[in-house]
Amino acid sequence: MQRYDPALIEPKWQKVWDEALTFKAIRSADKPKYYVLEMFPYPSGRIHIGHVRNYTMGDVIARYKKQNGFNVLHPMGFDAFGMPAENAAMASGGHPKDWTYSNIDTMVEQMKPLGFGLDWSRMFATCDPEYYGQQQALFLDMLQAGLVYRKNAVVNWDPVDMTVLANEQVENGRGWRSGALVERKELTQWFFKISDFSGELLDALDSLDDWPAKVKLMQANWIGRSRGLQFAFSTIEAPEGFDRIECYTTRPDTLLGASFVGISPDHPLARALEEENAELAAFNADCRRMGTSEEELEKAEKRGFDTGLRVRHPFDTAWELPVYVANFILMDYGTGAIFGCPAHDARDHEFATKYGLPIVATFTPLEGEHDIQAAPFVPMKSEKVRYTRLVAGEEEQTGDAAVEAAVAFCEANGVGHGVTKYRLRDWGLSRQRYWGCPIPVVHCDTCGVVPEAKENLPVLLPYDEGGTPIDFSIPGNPLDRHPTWRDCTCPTCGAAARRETDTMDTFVDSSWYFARFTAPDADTPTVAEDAAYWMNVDQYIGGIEHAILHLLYSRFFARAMNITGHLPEQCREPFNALFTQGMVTHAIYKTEKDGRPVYHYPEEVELRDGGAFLADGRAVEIIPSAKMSKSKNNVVDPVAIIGQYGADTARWFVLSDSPPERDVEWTAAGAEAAHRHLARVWRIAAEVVAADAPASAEDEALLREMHKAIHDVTLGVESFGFNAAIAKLYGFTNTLSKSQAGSGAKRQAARVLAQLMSPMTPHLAEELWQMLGGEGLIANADWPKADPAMLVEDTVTLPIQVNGKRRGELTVPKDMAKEEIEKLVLAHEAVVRTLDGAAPKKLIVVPGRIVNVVA
RNA sequence: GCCCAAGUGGCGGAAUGGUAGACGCAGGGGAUUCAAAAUCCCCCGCCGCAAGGCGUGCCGGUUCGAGUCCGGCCUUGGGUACCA
Repeated sequence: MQRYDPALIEPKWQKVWDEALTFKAIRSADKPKYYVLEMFPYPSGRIHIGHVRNYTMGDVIARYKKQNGFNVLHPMGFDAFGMPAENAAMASGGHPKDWTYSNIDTMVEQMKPLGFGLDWSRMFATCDPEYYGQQQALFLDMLQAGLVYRKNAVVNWDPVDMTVLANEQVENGRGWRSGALVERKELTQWFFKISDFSGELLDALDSLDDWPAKVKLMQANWIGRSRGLQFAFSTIEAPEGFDRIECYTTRPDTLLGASFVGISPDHPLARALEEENAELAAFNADCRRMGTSEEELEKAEKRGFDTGLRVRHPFDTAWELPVYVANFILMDYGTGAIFGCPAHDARDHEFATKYGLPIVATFTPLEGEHDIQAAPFVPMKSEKVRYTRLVAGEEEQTGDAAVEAAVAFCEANGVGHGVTKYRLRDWGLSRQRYWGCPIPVVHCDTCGVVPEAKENLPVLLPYDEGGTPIDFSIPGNPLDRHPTWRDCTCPTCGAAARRETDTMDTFVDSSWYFARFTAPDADTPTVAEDAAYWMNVDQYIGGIEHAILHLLYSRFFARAMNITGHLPEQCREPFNALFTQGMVTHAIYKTEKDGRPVYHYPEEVELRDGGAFLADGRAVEIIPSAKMSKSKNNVVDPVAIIGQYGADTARWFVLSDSPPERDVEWTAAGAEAAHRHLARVWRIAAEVVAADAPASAEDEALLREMHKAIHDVTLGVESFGFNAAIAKLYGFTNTLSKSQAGSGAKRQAARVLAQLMSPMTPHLAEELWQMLGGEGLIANADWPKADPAMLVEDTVTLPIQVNGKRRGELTVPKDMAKEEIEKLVLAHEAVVRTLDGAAPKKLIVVPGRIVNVVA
């Protein structure tokens, strides 16, 4: 008998699929379409086992849908612009373009042996001029539609390298290469008006029924709609033009607990005051040295500076409050000014305690005491409290009610007005970097900022500088210092002009690639017929790390593309269903030498007696389930795995051991077991083919199990329960292996087993299908249907609980009357023993499920 | 700091509010074999001789019944707007 040999069968079937154009997506009106997309990879150099898991999940769905009669689109591409390519060029010479395309070639070569049912003819990389040129066209249309504008914004500036740094390139306030203290620098930059869509992007989340609730919640919090009061404090003897300080607050009901006013170091008033106050200027300068990330700002120690300026309370002009500049107040949220109510806000409480400001409660708990000096009292807004310093409304009311009453009261008394604000800020897309899509505008001395003419697109990235390749060892933006690239003529007046040297944020590239896949070669961004047929993405799959930015930006882009005529109305929400998968992790093997950690490759470690040991017998510490990292030597290379076990084993294992939304730990033993199982299925199929047993009484039992397997596996695949589907397949394999049924029934069962496995292990399945006499390719065969009549059981086993603890069980006909069951239960030995003659307090019979006797 | 998740045997995990531990790994026992590999069969949460008791990160609550729902913590992971 032949052995299961993936090295032989996998290339064979890949060639067959390829030549038959099995997975080529062709528009066809007579079939329903299904668009499956996994978030495309960054071309980092080699594929990662995490990619294998991600694309295997998509492939299972794609193959399953194809077998269910859908016309499937399942494409692949590369998110190819971005910093790592420039970093590589800086670190080891070479050119970002060469590095990127060489990585793409390698990764495609590594992906193909995995046997994914992809339409490779649609592949593109976002750094292809054919792609980014269309992106520039989109940008121009958005500019014309009023969805893009310029304003000033701050960046991390490295004063030594004279370069803009990404947040991740700032380490403890210093540039990662130069070590210089990072400064904030204000630059004029391009922005997308995503904030125009705040309300719509928030409200439309409700329509996304097949998105994970957690992702919708994260997006909702990120957009952050709040209802509050915008009002002003009048100042006392402030500099010219600062008679009022505009404030926004979500807690106007606590205005009578106001203790101070805080303004951002970037607030115009703070800037005006620092002209006359060197100490304040120094404080502000210090604040501005902080990084630009929200995390850093929030984690920094809360510091304030008393400006000496005072304001009047809006309800009582005799009540004066001090004005502080505070480092935790953001200029770009609200008005850049707040009032502090230490009694009911943790941060304000900390601030007031630090600077000796009064802490005055405006409400107390309905029951019990609260020492407001010791800790702030911050109940849920939905909770009722008792107001002791009431602005408006009932004395006892919820925070929500009090806020509404306070807004109404303030409006009636001319103190500000109620407003709805969003936390979501406009999307800054300018990057002062080379390896990105050039922003297609021209700066002309007479005409100002002018869009490039569409016929001049794409604005190509220059490869060299007057014949010599660009030198990436010099920090800064090569486009900016290029001798000739910036020189152009103004599309409006024809005079000499300069190109914009900023490129686009790489999130722009990934915000519409899914639409481009529907017509990847078109000389417009999209083609109406193709977009109308293939869009939306029916199932999108990717990591939870993209829950907010990528997905929100894509939702915005779909709207922008609809407005600019590149997508139909029904594509404003481009992803019908979303699934977020977990990572593949691997144990780290660690020893120590001279107090420093030493990480060992799995090959160097022997696992025995529940521990891990080196060849010289030394024990190794095992850190389980760690994120794979080159520096920890715990990366699993898919190429090696395929070489050792074949693609089907890798695909089977990454799906089998954990639910797809959770992390899965790669273990050599698990992969070994997966491989053993596939070999076993092969053996069983071969035995079934060779056998010649007559029909038997066992046939029906086997076929019943077969229909149950069809039912359970179908449900598993439909609901992303791949691990559960695989557990059922293990069970069904065991049943088939032990069954004494006749050869006819066994052959039928084995064919169904091959079909149920085919989305996960497509090569093995094709081979078994052929062995068992299946017609055509299993990839094209119809998915089996479970016969409902074969799923019905006629008896049911009920567990008997006494006081909620299991004490026995009872097998009864499925439709036995409740009264009959009660009689049997009360006669049950365990129940009689416990009740000891007493009558039960309660008897709960849940038909078909359980019985509980309350003694 | 803030937002969102996750936490169940030695390990990965299963379980519409209804028998906690499916399935797999590791481990133990047996069959087969001259022997081994491969394969096949059985056992396998903890304590206890047993009866039984205890068990889903911790503390409390709702319920006839909680891994599942509610409140409060702890730990780990993701995001935090220039990593992708």
